[in-house]
Amino acid sequence: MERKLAPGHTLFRAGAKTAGLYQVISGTVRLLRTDRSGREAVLQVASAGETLAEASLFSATYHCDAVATTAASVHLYPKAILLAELQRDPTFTRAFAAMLAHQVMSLRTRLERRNIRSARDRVLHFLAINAGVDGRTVALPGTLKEFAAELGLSHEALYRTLARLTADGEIERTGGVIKLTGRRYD
Amino acid sequence: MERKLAPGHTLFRAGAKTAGLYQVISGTVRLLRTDRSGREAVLQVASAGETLAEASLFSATYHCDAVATTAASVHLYPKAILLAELQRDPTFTRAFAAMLAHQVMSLRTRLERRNIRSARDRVLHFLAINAGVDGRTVALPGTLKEFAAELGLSHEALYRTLARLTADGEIERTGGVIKLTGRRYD
DNA sequence: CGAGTGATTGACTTAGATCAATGACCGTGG
DNA sequence: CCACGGTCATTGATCTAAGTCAATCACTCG
Repeated sequence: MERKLAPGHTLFRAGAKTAGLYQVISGTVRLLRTDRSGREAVLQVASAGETLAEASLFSATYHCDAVATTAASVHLYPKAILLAELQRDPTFTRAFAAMLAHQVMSLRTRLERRNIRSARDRVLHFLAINAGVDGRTVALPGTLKEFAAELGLSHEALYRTLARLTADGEIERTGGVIKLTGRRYD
Repeated sequence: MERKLAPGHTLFRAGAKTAGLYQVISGTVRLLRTDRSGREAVLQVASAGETLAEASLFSATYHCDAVATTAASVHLYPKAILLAELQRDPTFTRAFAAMLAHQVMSLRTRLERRNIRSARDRVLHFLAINAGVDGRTVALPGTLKEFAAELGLSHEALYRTLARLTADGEIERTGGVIKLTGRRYD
């Protein structure tokens, strides 16, 4: 069940009856809570591939607004069907719970990373955790700007940090791939 | 099933067979991944009440180490029992999935907050989202130092920010309670 | 009554944000 | 086929908010 959204268009509003689980196909949707004073607080920014408002599955009404930031399309997995499936099919249940558990783990790791003040250590934290099987190489997911956003750094700060790490011989860069090369890695 | 840990003691190691889900009763336990070079990267710091390594339920072995930071005690919910329960009892399943979904939501919100650079706006983001039913008052969970850590600020920065918000008439403080008082809230 | 911790404020420093400019690359429309 | 607008990658200069160090006061606990 697909739905197209124009930029600025609302997918759902706080108080509305929950329809189900959304997945963003393209564009980005943000979840906002608007307080009495009209100030908006962002709860989540969901981009292509990401899933939206899982908790609404277990609630009768939404507790925030969802608004398309850009033109976007979303896929709806209807609540009734999902919940019925959870009742019926233990395999599905297991997969669903596993998916949520992995999200929790990933989010906790990313949050933990934000507790690291230094840009250098933040980058190294990411690299250490996302190193491939060889424990040494990381393929960057998207652009460096996206990487900077993931790390919570300005892109300039990231460029400089990477440059310094390269100069210090800690890493080597080849296109979108970073290789850890400190003496400690031998 | 309770287990006591001396400070520095290991609860489990990467590669070991997964026993189940742990909940921290007292003290704090940290999850670490240690890379080839011996550098440690923290994945999670779990304090009293928090739950540990949910994703391990769906994996045969642990992918990180768990070490007690302080003296700690943990409760083990054995994997086999939990998984069997998930197969058998749809009500339990639903509750479990709902718990995970709420964690995901909460973590996403906290991560989103860390994208806010300004200490002032970070505090206001927290207050807006955690305001009680009246939309105006927030009871702080623990000490201000803990609050500062939650926000990713030094405690000094938090004190100053709160002082400034108070001076600006944006908030009022009464012990552990903060009340939003901007003109916008009337 | 000290020892330990939280709350608070002052002084100083710095890492990273911000503003700005440049070159490379890419798709696209004439 | 090429010029143009857009975005990414990169580097320089500058500024400032927040981190760090330090000191004080209030409390609590054994």
